[in-house]
Amino acid sequence: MRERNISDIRAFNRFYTNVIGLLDQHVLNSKYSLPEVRILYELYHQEDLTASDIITSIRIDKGYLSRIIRQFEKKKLITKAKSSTDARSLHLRLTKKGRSEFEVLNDASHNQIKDTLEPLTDAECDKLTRNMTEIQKILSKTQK
Amino acid sequence: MRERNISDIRAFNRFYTNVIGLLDQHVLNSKYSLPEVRILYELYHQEDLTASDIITSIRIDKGYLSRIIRQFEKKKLITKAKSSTDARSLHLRLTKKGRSEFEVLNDASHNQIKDTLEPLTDAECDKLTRNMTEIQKILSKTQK
DNA sequence: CTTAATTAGTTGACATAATCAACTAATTAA
DNA sequence: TTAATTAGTTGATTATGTCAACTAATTAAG
Repeated sequence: MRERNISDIRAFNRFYTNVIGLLDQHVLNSKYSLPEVRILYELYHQEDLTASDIITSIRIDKGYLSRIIRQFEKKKLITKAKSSTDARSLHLRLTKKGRSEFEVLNDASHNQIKDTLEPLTDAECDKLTRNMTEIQKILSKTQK
Repeated sequence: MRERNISDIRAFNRFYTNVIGLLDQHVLNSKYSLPEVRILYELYHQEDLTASDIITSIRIDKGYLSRIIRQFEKKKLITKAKSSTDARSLHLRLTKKGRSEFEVLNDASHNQIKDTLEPLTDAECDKLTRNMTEIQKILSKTQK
């Protein structure tokens, strides 16, 4: 009963864990950690998040996050501002420096994928991404 | 040029990093770490590996691996045997206990995927796994 | 309204995971 | 036969992540 599907999925998971591990290498060689980059990512794509918002979107301990935020502030990558509606929460925004730091990392990731696709034909690239969006669509049905 | 493909792939990577993170939860709640389970996996599927073989197949520091192996030995999960052809290398084998410990983890992973698939139709499951094997086929051409 | 419960974020103390370099011993290459 | 390489170990250290206790602000319950 779906045994074959299950083992195929598990094989894919092992395979893709490795793909992601390789792609993460360049981040690990940068001056930011993976969680740090994910946080910068969140702030880049949605200004004005609170620490709680970030906890909701990525799996991270609030104490750990708090320290990363403090570091970011010290490095002038973000600014904190007390919310006017809820004095407990802090609204976080990337500074100009923060945005540009993220963009460097982002461009590197982008180019890394571009290089990876280089040996493929356009048709293969399209097929690849269709498969990916299809997987997302299907798996989204499994967790609401 | 391929910008759309690249951003779709990156979106998939973020999505799937999260999927894998959720699936890894049960391992993190077990008494073994992710690298430990990967090592058990390797030994389960190919008896008689050396530490070097494992380093070749998974990305792990040899010192780190050496300590994990020592722990495994202490817990009677594996046995070490000096190679007759190369006295530097150690042939590693799971004990009966090692195999059964791995099987518990393995069954849990299996059932976790099974549960995940539960809300899907058979057709969706098949489509999902076809997409996955397709991705592996295409990415293998990019030489990793 | 007042008290209890909850939530946002901080901090200290730890635990776990991972890296690095120096080292021994065995093997292979020059 | 010496030099270089390889397998594995060990000590020291850093990076990463967890947990619980705590303050202050807000919301819910009676």
